Amino acid sequence: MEYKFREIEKKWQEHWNATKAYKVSNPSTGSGQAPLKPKFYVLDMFPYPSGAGLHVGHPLGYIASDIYSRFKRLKGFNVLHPMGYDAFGLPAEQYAIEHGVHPAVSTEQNIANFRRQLDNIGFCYDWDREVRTCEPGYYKWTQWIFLQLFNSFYNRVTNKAEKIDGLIAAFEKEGNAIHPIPNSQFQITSFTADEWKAFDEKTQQDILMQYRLAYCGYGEVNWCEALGTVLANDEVVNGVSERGGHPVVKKKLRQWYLRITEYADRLLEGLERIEFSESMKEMQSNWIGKSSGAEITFDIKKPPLTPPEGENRPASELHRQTARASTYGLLKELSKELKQSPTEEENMLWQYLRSHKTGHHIRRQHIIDQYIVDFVCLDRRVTIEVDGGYHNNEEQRKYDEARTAFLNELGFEEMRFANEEVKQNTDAVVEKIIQKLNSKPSVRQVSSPGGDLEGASLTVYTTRPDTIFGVDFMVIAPELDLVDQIKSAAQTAAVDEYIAYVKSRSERERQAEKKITGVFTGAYAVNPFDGREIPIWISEYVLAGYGTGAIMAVPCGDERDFKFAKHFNIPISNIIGKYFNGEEANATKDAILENSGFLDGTPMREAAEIVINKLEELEIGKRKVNYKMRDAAFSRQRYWGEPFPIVWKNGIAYPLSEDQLPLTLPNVESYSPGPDGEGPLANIPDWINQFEGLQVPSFGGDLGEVRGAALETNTMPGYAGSSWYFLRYMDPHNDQTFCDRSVSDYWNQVDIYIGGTEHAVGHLLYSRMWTKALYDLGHIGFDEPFKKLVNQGMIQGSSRFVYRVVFTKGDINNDAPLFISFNLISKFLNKQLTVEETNELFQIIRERAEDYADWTSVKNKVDFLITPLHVDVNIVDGNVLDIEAFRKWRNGEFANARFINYYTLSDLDSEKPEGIYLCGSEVEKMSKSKFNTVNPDDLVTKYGADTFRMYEMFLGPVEISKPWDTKGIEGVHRFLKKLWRLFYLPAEASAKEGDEGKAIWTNEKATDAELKVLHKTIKKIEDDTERFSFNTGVSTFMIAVNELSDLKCHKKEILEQLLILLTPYAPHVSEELWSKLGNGGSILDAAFPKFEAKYVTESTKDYPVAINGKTRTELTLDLSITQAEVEQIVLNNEVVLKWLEGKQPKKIIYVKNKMINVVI
RNA sequence: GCCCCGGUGGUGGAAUUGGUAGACACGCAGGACUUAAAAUCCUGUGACCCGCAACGGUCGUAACGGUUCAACUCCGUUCCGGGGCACCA
Repeated sequence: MEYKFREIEKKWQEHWNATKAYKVSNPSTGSGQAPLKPKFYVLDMFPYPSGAGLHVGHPLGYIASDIYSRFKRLKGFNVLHPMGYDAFGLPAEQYAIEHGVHPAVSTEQNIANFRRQLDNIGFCYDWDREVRTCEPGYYKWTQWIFLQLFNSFYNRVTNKAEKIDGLIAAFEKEGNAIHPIPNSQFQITSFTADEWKAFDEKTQQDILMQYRLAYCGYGEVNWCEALGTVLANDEVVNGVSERGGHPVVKKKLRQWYLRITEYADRLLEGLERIEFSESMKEMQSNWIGKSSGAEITFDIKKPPLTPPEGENRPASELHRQTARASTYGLLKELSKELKQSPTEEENMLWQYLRSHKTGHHIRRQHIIDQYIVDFVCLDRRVTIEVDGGYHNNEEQRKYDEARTAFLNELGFEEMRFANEEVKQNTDAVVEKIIQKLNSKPSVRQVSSPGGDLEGASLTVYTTRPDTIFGVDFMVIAPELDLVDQIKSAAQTAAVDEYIAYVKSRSERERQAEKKITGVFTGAYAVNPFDGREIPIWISEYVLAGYGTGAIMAVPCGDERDFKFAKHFNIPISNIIGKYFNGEEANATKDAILENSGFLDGTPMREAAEIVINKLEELEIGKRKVNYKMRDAAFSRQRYWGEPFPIVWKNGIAYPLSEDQLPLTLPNVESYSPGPDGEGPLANIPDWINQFEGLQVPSFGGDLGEVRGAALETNTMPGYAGSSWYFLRYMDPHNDQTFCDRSVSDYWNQVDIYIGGTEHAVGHLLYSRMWTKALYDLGHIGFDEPFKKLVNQGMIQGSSRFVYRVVFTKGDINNDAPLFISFNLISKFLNKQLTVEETNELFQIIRERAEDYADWTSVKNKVDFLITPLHVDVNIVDGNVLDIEAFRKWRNGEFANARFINYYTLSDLDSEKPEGIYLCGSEVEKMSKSKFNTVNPDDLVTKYGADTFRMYEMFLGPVEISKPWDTKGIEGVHRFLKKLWRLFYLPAEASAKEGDEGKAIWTNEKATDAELKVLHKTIKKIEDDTERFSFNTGVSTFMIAVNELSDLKCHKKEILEQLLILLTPYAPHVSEELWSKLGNGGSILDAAFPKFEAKYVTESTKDYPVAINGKTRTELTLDLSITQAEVEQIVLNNEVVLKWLEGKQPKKIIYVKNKMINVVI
C-alpha cells in the first residue's frame, strides 16, 4: 500500500472537524473533565489578514506552536490554542480608497483565504474561539476597556491605576497636594480643595484630563495637505509623501494618548519576571530608556547690549556700555586669576557669603559688562566691593565713580566696604549685606517672561553630574522658546537662519544627519560652582522632547560633544587627567577628577552623588530620573478602526455609558479624509450627531443632558484590539463582560507566546501596559500577559536574478532581449576572461546596438548596462533557469530572449550540455515584488501537510532566520515513506494483494535492541520538544526509523509508541496508521509514552582514548571499572604504547561515561 | 557610534553541563534494480599528506592569543554578518 498522503490528510481533517477534536472547554462550562487537567495556554501572535496570502515564512511559528500544543495535550494538559484576526488596519483602508471595496468585504475575503491556507496545514486551533477585532461583538469590549482607562488615573502614591472618582474625591478634600499634576507644563499646577470646587466644569474636566490614563491632548503629526491626511513616519521619505511625493509638514492635531509613561518603572520591573529573550528585553528597556542623573539650572548671563563694533573706540566712551565683547576674553582670564588669588579680606568675606549662607546666591569676581565686581547677588541686584589698596589714587576714584554710575544704570546697587571694616567687623559687614539683600526684590519675581534676560535660566538634564566642571558649552534644541529670548543681537541673524533650516527638515532627516551643524546664540550660561561662563549653542541633534531639551556638553567625556567642540573650535577643558588624550573623548567613570574645583581628587563614581547633594542644597538642581519613552498616541484619522465611545460638547469629553456600547462604525461612501485633518467619520453628520441630547453622568453621578453632543471622529489604532485579545480567547462569546474573572483566573497567563521580533516594542509593550491597568483595576488577576516568549526567526527569500543587457543608445532587437549568464558576469567582473573571450562577448553585444557602425573601438563598451532582474524562483532549479518556463513567464514578455553563458559564449540554444543559463542569487526578505515567494499550498499539494510541517521544522532552530530552500523537502518526504514501509510492503512488492499493499506489522514481542531504539527516541523527543528544538526532533525520528528499518522491526508494540511520539509533528499519518493498527479513539488523546531508563542503560561504553587531548583509539570498557583498572588496560593498549614511545605517561585522566585522556 | 546576537563541510544544520567536531538531511560521485526513466536501495563524501591497499599522519569550528589534561563551548583582542537604538543627553 502506498503512502497516499492526499487522501489521508483530507480524510482526517474532515474527521477531526466533524468530531470537534480541537474543541477546548472552560472549567465552568466543560464536561467536568477539563478542570481536572492542568491548563496550558499556547498563543500565536495575532495575524493581520493581508491580501497577499501566506508564504512559507508565515506558518513557521504556527507549526511550532501547533507541535507544542499537541505535545502538551498528549502529556495530559487542557491546552488552549486559539487563532483569530487583527482585522482592523490601514492596508484594507488603502485598498478601499484605491478600489472602492469596503474594508469589511476585503477583510472577510482575506480571512477566508487565510483560513483555507491554514486548514491545509492541519493546525489544531479551536476555531469556535476565533475572534476578529473588527466585529462589534469584539470591539464593544475594546471600547469598554478604553473607557476603563479613560475613567482611571495613575495614583503615584499607591503606584497603581485607580478609578478617577477617587481622585475627584481627593481634590474635593485636599486639592491636588497629594496628587500633583503629571504634566508640569499645564497652566494650573496646584490648587486647594476650595479652588477645585470653585472651578467651572470645563476647568475641572481639563484638569482631570491631565490625569486620565487615556487622555486627549495635542501632538505633532506628519500632515500632507495634498493627500489631506496624516502619514506614518515610514510613509514620509525625504520630507515628502511616499505616495505621490507631496510635501509633508508637521501639524498639531488633537490626539488621544495612553499614559504609558506612568507604567515605565513597572514595565521595566516586570521584565525580570518573564521569560523573554535577552535581546527582546533589551529592546524594551532601551525603548523605555530609563536613566538617572540630575537636572541642573544654570543662570544665563546677559548678552552684550550692543554688538561689538571694532576695537578702536575712543577712551571717553570706555565708561559707557561698550567694548565689552572685545574685552570679554581678557576679563574672563582676569576674573579667574582674581578668584584664585583673592585678597585676605575678600577671602574672609567670601567664607561668610559662599554656599547660600546669606540665604542668597552670591558670586565672586563676576563680570558685569566690562567690569569685574568682587561679589554680586544677581537675583537682588547688589554688588559688593572690598576696597583694595590700588583703588586709592585719583584716577582710580574717577574710574570707580563711573563704574558705580554705570552699574546703577543697569539696576545694580553697589555696597562698598573698606578692608579694615571687613577685617575688624566682619559680622557687622555680613549683617549689613544680608539686610540689604533681603530688602531688595528678587529679579526673578519681577521679570516678565520673554523680557529682561536677567534672571533667565537654563535647565539641563544630565546623566553625568560628576562632570559638571568639564562643561565647555551648552546645546539647546532650536525650537525652544528660550532661544528667542537669549539670542544676542549679533547672533540673531545666524540663529534665525539656522532655525529656519531646522524647521525645513523632517524629524527623520534631522536625526539621521551625520554632519555637525549648530549656531552660537551669543548667550552664556554660568556654571554655578565656579562661575565659568559657558557659551550656549543650538543644534538640531538636541530634541526638544527629551529631558529638558537642553544638554550640558562635556567634550572631554562625550564623543558627540567632543566632535561638536572640535568642529566649532570651542576650547576643551580636561577634568579626567590622563584618561583624556586630546584626540578623542573618553566616557570613563574610572577617572579621578581634576580641574574640578571642590571635586578635585574625587573618583568620578563618588562625585555624581556629591554634586547632586550640593545642587539640592543650593536649590539649583535636583536628582532626576528620566525616561525616553513618551505617552502612546492612541488615535488615527482613519475609518477602519474602533470608534471612540466619546462625545464632545463645549470642549468637554463625555464618555458613553456601558449600555450604549458597542458604538458601531457607520457605513461610508467615501474613505477620504474629513475637513481640518479629521478622519473620514467627520463626513457623516448623522452618525456624529446620533447622541444629540444624550444623558451623561456628570460629577456626583447625576444625569445631565448634553445638547449638541458630537461624537469623536478619530478611530483607535491597530494596537487597540490586539492589546487584550489573548483575554478574549478565554471567553470569546461572553456578552456580559470582556472575559469572566473566573475564566481568566483559570487560564491565567499565556504560557508560551510565539511570534516575530517586529512586535518587540509596539504590541508587546502596549499589551503589557493594558494587562497591568486591567490588573490594577481588579478585572484580572495577573499583571504580565505572557509568561514566556519564543521569537521565531524570519524565513528569508532566496532571490534569483537574470542579467539583461540594456543599451543606452537603443537596441535593434528590443523584442529579443539579451541575457548574460551569471558565470560569465562573474568571470568578467573578476577579470578572469581572456582577451579573446572578452572580444567575443563584446562582439555579440555590440552587434545588437543601433549605431554599431560607429563603434570602432572598445572604449564604446560603456554604452550598455547590465541590469539584474528578479526572476521567479519557482522557475529556477538551483541556479539553473528553466528557459522554457522563462519564455512563458510574464505573458511571454521574454519569449524571444537570447542567452549567452561562459562555456558557449553564444546562444544557449546550442545542444551543448553546458548550454544552461545560470542565475545569480541573493538572500532577501521574502516578498512578492522580489518574485522569491514560495506558496505553502503548492508544497502541501506536492508533498502533503505532514511533510511540509516537518520540513519547516527541520530547516533549523525556530528562532533563527534562514533562507528558504525547497530542495531539502525530499529528504523529509522520504522519511515519511520509509516510516510507512515499516507498516506496509511497497505496492509492487505486494502486487498480488492488489492495490492494497500488504500490512506487515506483527504482534511479536520486541527485542532489547528494538526497545532501546524506542526509549532512546522517547527521551530525545520529549526533551527536544519541550525545549523547542524541533529540528533535532525531526532528526531523531529519522534516526529511529533508519534504525528500526535496519532491525527489520515491524512490531506493533514498538511502532504504536513511535506513532504517538510523531503525532505532534505529523498528525495525519500518525492518526491513519494508528487507526489501521486497529486502535479505537483518536491518537490525539493517546498517552505520551513513558520513558524507561532500564531499556537504554548499558553496562559498557566505547570510550574514546585521547593522547594529550587528541583521540587516537577507542576502548570498550565496563562502566563499573575503576581508575586503576583503566590505567592498567590503557597502558597495555597497542595504540597507546605506540604513542608513548617507551615513556611513562604523566597522568591518566578517566572521566566515567565520558572519555579517557593520557597525558604524556 | 553605542548595545545585543551570531560566524562550524558545497548547503541547511548537530554537538543540551568544557570531554570522540561535522549527527540528521540536501547536494554531489559511484553502483544495484530497469529496455529506459521515475521510485527505491547500497557505497563514498571536511581539507591535505603517505600509500597498491590495510593502516596511518597533519590541519581544521571567522582570525590571533590565553586558561585547561582537554575548548565550537570559558576569557581577551581583531575581522565579518544580522538585529536594535541612533547625534536620546
